[in-house]
Amino acid sequence: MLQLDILLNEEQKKAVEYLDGPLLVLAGAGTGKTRVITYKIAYLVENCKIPASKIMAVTFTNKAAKEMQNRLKNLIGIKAQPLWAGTFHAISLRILKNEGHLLGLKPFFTIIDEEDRTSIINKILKELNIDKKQYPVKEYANLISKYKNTIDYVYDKDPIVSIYKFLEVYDRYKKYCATNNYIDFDDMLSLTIKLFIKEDPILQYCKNLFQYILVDEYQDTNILQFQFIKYISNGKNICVVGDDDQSIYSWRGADIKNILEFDKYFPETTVIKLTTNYRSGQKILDVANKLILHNKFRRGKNLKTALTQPGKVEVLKFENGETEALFVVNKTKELIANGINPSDIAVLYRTNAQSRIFETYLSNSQIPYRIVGNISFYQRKEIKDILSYLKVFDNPFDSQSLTRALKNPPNGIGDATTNKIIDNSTEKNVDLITSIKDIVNIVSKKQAEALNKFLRLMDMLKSTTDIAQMVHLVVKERDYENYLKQFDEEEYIANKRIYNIYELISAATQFVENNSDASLNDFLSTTTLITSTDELNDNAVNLITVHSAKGLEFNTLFLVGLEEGLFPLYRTYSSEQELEEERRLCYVAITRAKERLYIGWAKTRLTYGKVIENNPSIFIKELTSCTSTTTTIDNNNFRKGNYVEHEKFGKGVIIDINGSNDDAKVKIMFKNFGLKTIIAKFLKMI
DNA sequence: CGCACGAGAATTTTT
DNA sequence: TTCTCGTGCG
Repeated sequence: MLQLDILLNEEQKKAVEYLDGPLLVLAGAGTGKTRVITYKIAYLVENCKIPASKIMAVTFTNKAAKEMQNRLKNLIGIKAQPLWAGTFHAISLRILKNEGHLLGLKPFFTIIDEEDRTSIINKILKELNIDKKQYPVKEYANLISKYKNTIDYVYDKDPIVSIYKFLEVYDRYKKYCATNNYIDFDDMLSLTIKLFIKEDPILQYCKNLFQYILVDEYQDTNILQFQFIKYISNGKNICVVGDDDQSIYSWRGADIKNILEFDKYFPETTVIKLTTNYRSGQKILDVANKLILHNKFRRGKNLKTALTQPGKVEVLKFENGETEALFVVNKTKELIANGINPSDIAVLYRTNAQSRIFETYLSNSQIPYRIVGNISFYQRKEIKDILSYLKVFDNPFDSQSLTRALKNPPNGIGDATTNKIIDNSTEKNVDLITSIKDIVNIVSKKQAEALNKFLRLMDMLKSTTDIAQMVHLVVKERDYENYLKQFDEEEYIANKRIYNIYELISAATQFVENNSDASLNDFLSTTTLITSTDELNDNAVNLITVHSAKGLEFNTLFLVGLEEGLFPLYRTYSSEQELEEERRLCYVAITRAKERLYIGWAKTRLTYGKVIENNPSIFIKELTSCTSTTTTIDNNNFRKGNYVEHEKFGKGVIIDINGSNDDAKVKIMFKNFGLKTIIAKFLKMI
């Protein structure tokens, strides 16, 4: 039995123990949300004797699911294993894999990612002679995705979309997916709901199976996700946890109404608020509270810290983007010198593009950094190349993967030959491998040789069921390592890619170890679902967008680029709702900080190679009280060890500084001109 | 078929 | 500024 009294505070304990009906836990940032969910599951298993196999815990990311599993294992051991933990997508997929045949899905379907989807739509636009400049691919892709996340879609009603030839495009896309045996990201969820609607026995089975349902980050669920839980819960056995002030995904279809009006859909709902914060100093919370007070669409709450240290908030005005980066680097150096771990420091920005300047400055100063949630491991070219072979092998109707596999590494096969194969396969209604066998006889000798080689590889893959072995086989047979060595301009890039391939092999090995009865198809779908690298917590400064910082916390936080037009972004001015979402986003950012929070904005910034003038973000005014001040950081805030550039003398490193500001005398060791003393205003930071 | 070059666009956020 | 896409040549 769990001793909840010593492990949880009053509010948390109440949330864990409440089982008499639908429960909405409004958990502010840092109030122990994850703790409540984990303990609630442990409580259900240990105290209420509900087997973990009958509990569904929905998380926002795969990583969060994994973390929850680990924590739970520590609490209740092996009994935690059979828990259904994962994102809506992952859980739906599991259901679809078992029951998808009822919707006409072949068992070895392939999940396509954004890149595949774009390339398919691109093809279709070409076929239909639609001008891409006038009607961008992205627009069609977004609209298809939006449609698939509506009730209309699950009830097979036609989309109501006014864009040029949308129906034709959609229709062809649908057919393309059918012939290639594809489902896309959105299908995982919407097809599962279709299944619930069409196949009552399945729905009943699931309803029975899940005795308790928990949903984390509930503020970011969309309409279909709400439908999903409505279908499988019996209206009682459900607990959702979230924070309306942290809803930041409406652009992806998340509906804040889900959390604001939860009790309307589930009338018996009990609401428990968690407002005791264990993360941030009170000064930081004050700023956050003050900011979010400007939002109208919210339930309303005020966070109070349980910590004794008040923390520190500074608002800083910079001359330009470079000064901002320079400040961050210098401060970071100082903190690291004082014993703070680089991994406890984070730079948060609104758009990905802002990361570059920090990368440059940090690496110039030899401070280790990592970019969180950038390109996922499985999105990398070398990984996609290798996997494309396995994908065709697994699903011989997958023409996207075939195209990629035949082209990479280059071996004399291009679009012309590939299209022959695909067309022939459609015509004769045979799979692509069979089609290659036909085509071999009608192409030139060079092409035929390459195709035969490909066929032999496909044959060889049959010799093993070990996924790691398969990857190894592809790499070896295609001489992929040498290809990388030859074609990457820089050696270290090639080496990195080769290293990634070894990583893939070990990922495959690990997957098989953890899922002994899993198939190649299971492995491939898992790789498509994983989005950001679960890099080990190597000791590096974190560069991260505010969106992907959700759920994380850092001792010291630099929130940068708080300028009108950047944060909030220009396009959000038009509607009150969108501006409120930007404000929530800013709130999320602030509440990541534990001890020190630096909020910065730059008067000018280089955008597309042009200098742009800026005004401070409205949020700065909103979060600043009359007492706090903005510090202006001077342009030439040089420190020893900084790298600088001089018009005549080129690049060098600062050895010593005398005086301050623009007229300081700076001693520099230039790369090509040796030691010189220069007035600061003639130097540029690099 | 595959590469090289030049024009032109491009920045929200991601399961 | 940096990347993507299309064109044209070998």
